[in-house]
Amino acid sequence: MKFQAPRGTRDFYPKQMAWRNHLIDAWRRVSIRNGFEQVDGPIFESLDLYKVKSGEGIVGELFHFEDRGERQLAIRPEFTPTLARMVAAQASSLPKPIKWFCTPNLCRAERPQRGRLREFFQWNIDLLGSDSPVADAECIFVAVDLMRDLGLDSQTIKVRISHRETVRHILSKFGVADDMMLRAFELLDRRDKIEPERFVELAAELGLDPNQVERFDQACRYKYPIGRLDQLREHTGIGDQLGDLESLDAHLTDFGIADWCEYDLGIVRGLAYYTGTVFEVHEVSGAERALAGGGRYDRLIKLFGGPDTPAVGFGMGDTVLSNVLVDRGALPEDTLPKPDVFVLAGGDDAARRLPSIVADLRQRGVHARFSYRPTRNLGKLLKEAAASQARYAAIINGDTSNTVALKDLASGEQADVPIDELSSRVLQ
RNA sequence: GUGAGUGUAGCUCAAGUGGUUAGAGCACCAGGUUGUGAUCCUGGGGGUUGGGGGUUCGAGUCCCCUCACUCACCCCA
Repeated sequence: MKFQAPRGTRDFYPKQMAWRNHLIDAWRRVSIRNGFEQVDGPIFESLDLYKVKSGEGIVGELFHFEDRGERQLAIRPEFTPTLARMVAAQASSLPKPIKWFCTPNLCRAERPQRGRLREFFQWNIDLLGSDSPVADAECIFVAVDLMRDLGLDSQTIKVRISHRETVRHILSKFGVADDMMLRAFELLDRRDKIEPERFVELAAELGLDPNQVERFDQACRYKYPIGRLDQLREHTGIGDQLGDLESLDAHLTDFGIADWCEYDLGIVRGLAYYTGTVFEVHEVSGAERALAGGGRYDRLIKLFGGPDTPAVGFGMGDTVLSNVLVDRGALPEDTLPKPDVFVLAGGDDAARRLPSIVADLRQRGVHARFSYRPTRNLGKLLKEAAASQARYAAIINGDTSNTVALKDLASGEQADVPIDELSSRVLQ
C-alpha cells in the first residue's frame, strides 16, 4: 500500500517548513508592529456558523462531518465567522478599536489549481469598532507593510481599491434601479468572462442602453491613481457623492502608500458580505491570483448576535504569496536555519574532546553541529560543514591545548582562538 | 462538482511506428592509509514507469478505471 498526501494538501519537509515559518514569521512581525494582537479559535466549528454568514450553498464547498453526538461540524474554511463569534460574545468588554490578527490553516473542498489548495494558511487582519476610513487605510497599510517587509515593491505590487457605495451611486446615476443593484454587481464581476454582445444584452435588462454600457465599462476598466478622484468624477459623472472614498484617499496619501494603491471599480469581491471599501492586492503582471482580498463588513458582528460593530479587514493566503516571492527569485532553501558553527575533529584525540565542546556551545545558545561520519579526513568534514552553510568551522586540536582553529567558511580565513572564547566569537 | 491536458529515480530528462535486464546528469551514501571545503577519481543504494485491470507471444509505449498535478468553469467566504 502506497499513500500520497490527499488532493490539494502539502507535506512540509524541512525546506518547505522553514519557508512556511518564514512567511508566518513575517505575518506575525508585521501584525505586531502595526498594533494587532494575535488570536485563534478551534479548527472546526458548528456547520451552522458558516451557514449564517454564507448561506446553505457553502456546505458543498467545505469539509463537514458528524460527531458521535450527531452534531454537524465543519473544518474551518475561513476564520471570520469564528472571529465574529468571539467578538460578539465579549464585545461589550473589549476595548475599541479591536485589532486582531491570526494565521490559521483553513480547508476548502475546492478543485486545486495553482495558488489554490484544499489546505492553506491565511493571514487575517481585522479591525473592529471603528467606522472611520482611517481604519480602512490602516488595514491597507498593513498589507503594504507586509509586501515591503518581504522585499516586494510598488512596481510589482498594487492594491486595487473600490467602494461598494461609490459603485452603487455610479450605477444608480446610469439608471440602474435599486432592486437591480445586486445583479448589476454580478454583471460587473463577470464582465470579462462573458461575450461582449451578451454583456450588452444583460446590461440592457438592468436598464442601461449600449451607450451607457460602453461608458460604464470604460470607467470600470480605467485605473485611477490615488489623489486623482477628479478623474473618477469626470469619467463617471458622479459629482460629490464620493463619500468615504474622499477621506480614504487623503489617509492613503498620509500613510505614504499612495504609489502602492490605485482605484479599480472592477473590484467586486463577495457580494453579500462587504458593505463599503473593498480591495485586492495583486502582482501587476497578472500571472498570479490575488495575493489578498478584503474590505469593510459593517453588518457581520450583528449577524452573529453581537452589537452593531463596524469592521474592516483582509485575508492573505500563503500559496499565492509564496508563488509571487519565488517568481521574484526568493529561494525557500535559503530560509533553513543555518548553524553558527560546525565543530570537527581530525583525529581520535580531538574526537574525544568534541562532545563536551559542542555541549558547552549549545548551552550558551550557539547553534552547533558536528559530523556523524567516522572519517578523520578534514577535507570531507569541511565539505560537510560548508554544505550545512555554517558560518564557522571549529577544528579541534588533537592535543590538550586550550585553542581551536576557527575558520570563517565564507572568507576562508582561519585563526586560533581560546576554547572559552569560542561561543562569544561565533555569536558575534 | 463539470470539461481538457499531463504523469518514467528525491530533482531535470532519455528510452524510432509495442521488442531482451527502463538509462543519464544532479542529489544522496561509502571509500581514496595518517590535518583544510567549489567544476578530483572509484564504488554503491534507490524505479513493480502514479496505482489497478485489459489487449498482445511481448506494454513505459495501445485501451479502460482510478489517484495526483496543471488549465478553464464554479467559487474566491
